[in-house]
Amino acid sequence: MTKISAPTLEDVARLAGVSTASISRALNDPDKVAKPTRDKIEAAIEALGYTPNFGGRALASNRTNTVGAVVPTMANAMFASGLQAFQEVLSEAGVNLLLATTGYDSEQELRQIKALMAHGADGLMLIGDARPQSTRDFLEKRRIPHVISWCFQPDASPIHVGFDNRAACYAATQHVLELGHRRIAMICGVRQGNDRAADRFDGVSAAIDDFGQGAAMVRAVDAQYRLEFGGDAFEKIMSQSPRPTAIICGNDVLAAGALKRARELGIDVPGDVSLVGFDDIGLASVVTPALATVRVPQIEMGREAARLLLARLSGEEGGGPVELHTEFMPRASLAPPAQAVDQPEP
Amino acid sequence: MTKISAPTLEDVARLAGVSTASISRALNDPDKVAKPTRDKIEAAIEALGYTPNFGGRALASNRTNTVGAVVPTMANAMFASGLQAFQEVLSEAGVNLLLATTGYDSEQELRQIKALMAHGADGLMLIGDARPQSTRDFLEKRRIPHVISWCFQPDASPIHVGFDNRAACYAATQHVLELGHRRIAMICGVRQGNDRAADRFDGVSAAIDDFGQGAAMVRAVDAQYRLEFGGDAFEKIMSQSPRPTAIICGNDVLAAGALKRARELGIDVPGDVSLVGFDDIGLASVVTPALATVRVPQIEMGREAARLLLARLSGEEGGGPVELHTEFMPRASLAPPAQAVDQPEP
DNA sequence: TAAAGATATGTAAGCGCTTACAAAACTGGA
DNA sequence: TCCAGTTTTGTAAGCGCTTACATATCTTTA
Repeated sequence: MTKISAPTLEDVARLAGVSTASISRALNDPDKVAKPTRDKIEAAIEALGYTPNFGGRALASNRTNTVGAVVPTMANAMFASGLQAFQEVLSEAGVNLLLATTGYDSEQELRQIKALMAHGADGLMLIGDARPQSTRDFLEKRRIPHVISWCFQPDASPIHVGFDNRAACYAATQHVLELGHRRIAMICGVRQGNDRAADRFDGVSAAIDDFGQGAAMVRAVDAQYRLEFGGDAFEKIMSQSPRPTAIICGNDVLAAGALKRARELGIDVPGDVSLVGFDDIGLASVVTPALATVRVPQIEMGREAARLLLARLSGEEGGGPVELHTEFMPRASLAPPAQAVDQPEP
Repeated sequence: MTKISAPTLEDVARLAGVSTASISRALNDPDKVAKPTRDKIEAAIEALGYTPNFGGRALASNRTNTVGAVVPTMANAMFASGLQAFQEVLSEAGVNLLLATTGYDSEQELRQIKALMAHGADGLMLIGDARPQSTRDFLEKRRIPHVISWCFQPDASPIHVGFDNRAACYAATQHVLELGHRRIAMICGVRQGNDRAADRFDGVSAAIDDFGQGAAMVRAVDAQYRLEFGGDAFEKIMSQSPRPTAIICGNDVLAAGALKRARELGIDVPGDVSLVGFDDIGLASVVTPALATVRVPQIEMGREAARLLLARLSGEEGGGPVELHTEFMPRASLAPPAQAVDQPEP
C-alpha cells in the first residue's frame, strides 16, 4: 500500500508463487508455460496492475520494439496519411513509432536519425534517396536496419518501397501533350536535396522532349511545398510570355495554391490554363475545378514500408524492393488548350 | 577489432583511463568533471564512436526522454499540423515523440496509452476530455504525467491546453443567425465518446435557443469525420423538408464533403444553402466558394502542449491551463438566406 | 514398473548505465 | 607546513528484465 514505485517482475513472482523466469516466459512466449501456471501469473499481473519496465526489457533483450520514421513534414496530407497507415501496421505487430521531421533539411535529417537511434529505435523508415554521404555512412557503419520509401528506381535496392516518380510524371505529361498542349510550364518542388522533386521534373522534361512536335517546357520554377509558394510561382509564370497553356505542379499543394491564385487573378482554369497536380490528396477532388493529378497509393505505401521494415527486423532478407503503381487522374482542371492545334473539329 | 557489439561505457573508461562514473558525469552533467579529464573522455568517446545504450540508461535513470502522443488520426490536417508543432518543440528539448492513433475509439485509446507507457514514454499528450473511467483510473494510478489538448472548459484543470469548443461554435452560430438564417442544420462529428464534437453541438444548439426569433435547429446528423460522410449527411439533410438555409459542420472536412456533394447535386452554395466549417485547415480557403469557418490555432496549440508537458516532466506544477482563442472566418460559403426575413431592403 | 525422453520450472548471471557514498586530490588561510 | 574545506574521482550497488543452464515433473514405451 505504501509502495510508491511500480510493481516489478519480482512482485508478480512472489504473488503468483512462481519464479521471475516463468513470468518473463509467460509474457514473451506464452506456450512455454503450462496453462495453470499461466493463469496464476495472469491473475497476479492483473491484481498488481503490472506492466513490464521498458528499460529493463530493452537492456536485457537489446530490443525496444520501437521503430523510427523520419519524414520531411506531417503538414502535407501525403505523408500524414502514409504515416497513419505505417503506424497502424506497426501497432498490430506490437511495435511503436518514434516520429521525427526534417523540414526537407538534410542536416536536420541526420540529426533526427541520430536522435531516434539514441532513443532506442530498432530500425528506421526514411523518405527518398537523396542524402549526403555522411548520413549514408552513419546508416552503414551502425548497420541500422532501414527502409526507404516514397521512391523507386528501376535499379532499386531491396530496401525500397515506393513508386517511380519520374515515370509517373512522364505518363502524366503525355496525357497533357496528347490533349494538344505544347507550351508547358512546371512548378517543381525544391529539387536540391530532394530526389522525388528532381525525378518529377525529369519525367516531365523527358516526356516533352520525347514528344517533339514543337512541345516545349517554357518555364520551370522551384517552390517550397506550400500553398502560398505555389500561388507565387503561378503568378510569376503567368506574368511572362509566352504563357503556357498547361502547368504541371510538383504536388497537389502547389497546384491548389496555383488554383487559388488563378481565381484571385481572374485567370480561368482550365479555360486560360490547365493545371495538373501530383499525389491525389483529398483536397484535389474537392476544389473547383477538380484537380487533375496522379494518384499515389499513400496508404499502401505506408503499409508496405511497415511490413518490409518489420520483416527486416526479424532477420528476413527478401521482401523488397516493393514497387507500387500510380495512376493518372484526369479531372476538370485539365482540358485541351483554347486554340488546340491538333484537335480536329468533329 | 574483433569486437562486434557496440562499445560500452567500460570500453571508454578503459581507453580514457578513468572510471565509468566520470564518463557518465561528463555526459550528463559536464561541469562536474574537470576540464582535462573531460578532454580525455571526449577523445576516447570520439575514438570509439561510442553512443550510450538506451536500455541501460533508461533502466538506471528511469527516464527515457521520450513522450507519447495519442491522437484520433493523423489523416486530418488539423491534428497533423498540431503534431508537427508539438514534435518540433520536443525536438528542441532533446525529447523524442512516440506517436499512436486511436481512430476515435476509446478502447483503442487505452490500448495505445498502455503501449506507449510500456514503450517507456515519460509522459503523454492526449486529445480531448471524454474517456472512460478505466482510462482515467489508469492514468491516475500510474501517476502518468500528461496534458490534455484540443479542449478547454471554464473550469479546466492545469493540464489542459486548448480552446473552448462550445463557445467557439456559439459565436460562429451567432454570426449565422445575425445574417438572417432561422432554419439551421448541423452535421456533427460523432458525439459519442468525443467531447469536442459534443461541445460543438451544444454551442450551436445553445446559440440558436438563446437567439429566439423563430430560429431553430431543424436537423442534426452525426457523421464520422470523413469527406464522404459529410456528403452523405448533407444529402440526407437536404432531402427532407423543411430545408435549412444554413448548415454548420463539425469540422472543415465534413463541410468540404458537403460542399462537394452540393456541387454534384446542383445545389448552390451559398445561394441555396450556406455552409460553415470548423478548424480552418488549408483546404477551407482553397475550395470554391471559400469556406466560412472557425480558425483554430493548431500550431500554437501543439507548441503550448509540448511546453506544458515538458514543464510538468521537469517537476513544475504551474504553467497551465492554457487557453487559446479561436476566430470566426467569414467567407463566401456563408451569405444571407435567399428569402432573408430580417434583412430589410435598402 | 522403470528408463528415456519431453516438458515445465527455477536459479542466477548478466545487460550498460546512474548515483550514493567513500576516497583522493586539491585549495587557501593560519 | 598543516588542516579544514572544497572539488574531483573512484567504488560498487543496484535498476528490472531475459535467458542459458540446471533441475524437477510429467509422459511414453518396453
